[in-house]
Amino acid sequence: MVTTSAADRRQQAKEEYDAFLERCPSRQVLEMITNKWVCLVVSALAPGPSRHSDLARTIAGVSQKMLTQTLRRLERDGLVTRRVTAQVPVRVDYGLTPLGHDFAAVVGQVKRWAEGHINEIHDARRSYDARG
Amino acid sequence: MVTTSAADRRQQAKEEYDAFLERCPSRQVLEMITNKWVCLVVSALAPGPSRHSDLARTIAGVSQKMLTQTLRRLERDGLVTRRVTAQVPVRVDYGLTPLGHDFAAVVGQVKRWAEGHINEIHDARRSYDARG
DNA sequence: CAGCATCCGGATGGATACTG
DNA sequence: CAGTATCCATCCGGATGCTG
Repeated sequence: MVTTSAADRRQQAKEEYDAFLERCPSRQVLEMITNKWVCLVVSALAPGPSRHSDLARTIAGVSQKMLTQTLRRLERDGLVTRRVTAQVPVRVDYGLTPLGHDFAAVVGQVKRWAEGHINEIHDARRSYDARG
Repeated sequence: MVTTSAADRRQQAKEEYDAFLERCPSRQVLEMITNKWVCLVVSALAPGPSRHSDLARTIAGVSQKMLTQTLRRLERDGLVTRRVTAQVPVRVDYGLTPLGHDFAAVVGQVKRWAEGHINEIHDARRSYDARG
């Protein structure tokens, strides 16, 4: 096999693509914003700090697993603070860092846009589905 | 089995949750923004209309399947227009509707935030990983 | 060129049980 | 209460081949 197969070229293209993604600055943040739970957790924390169980209740539908996973991730990225109070049942409070509040503002803008245009989208869907 | 099992209750809770999601206005838009390809396609179309193959090249890494799927979805939601020109190889042009441009602006804000804060996030990650 | 159908591997995420 | 570990169903998305 001397020839470079199409598969090889595709593989190479993929690697270049991945490498490009690694380098691309906005890539990691795209990963953040394109995550349902990240958006919801940040929104839930925007008004003020909250405990693990509070969050679980506020964000109805989130599993305990995903909540913890998301909080860890946000903590690592410097958007969320985690404060442990040593008590008999341990108490853990989560809050937003300044950077986190900044991000919450962005998410809030998306949310506001959503609420302002959801009707147009619904109309578009209905007429699209009506036509087939 | 007269008793309502835990599984039943869980199932019911899930349905209520789903119903809640259905009703929630910002829910569908959250689905939109939390989609990588939606964001990228809208961004790619922001400067002006583009053909299918052009998009495929611009958004390096997108598969043909996901590109078509995403375009259909956006068309249905009234963010994208699809204009077919009858030629020998058919020509199809995609563009943003006013609503689509509006959405592109929101995505652009996210993008700008990303570029402005990616360094802070990287720093946070490094110090987090250093500590363990 | 634009698009559809199919197959399939891997990631996502929910359920459950157990620890401190 | 907060968190970890495990199992497992589902779905996303890529690869491929075919149509007009």
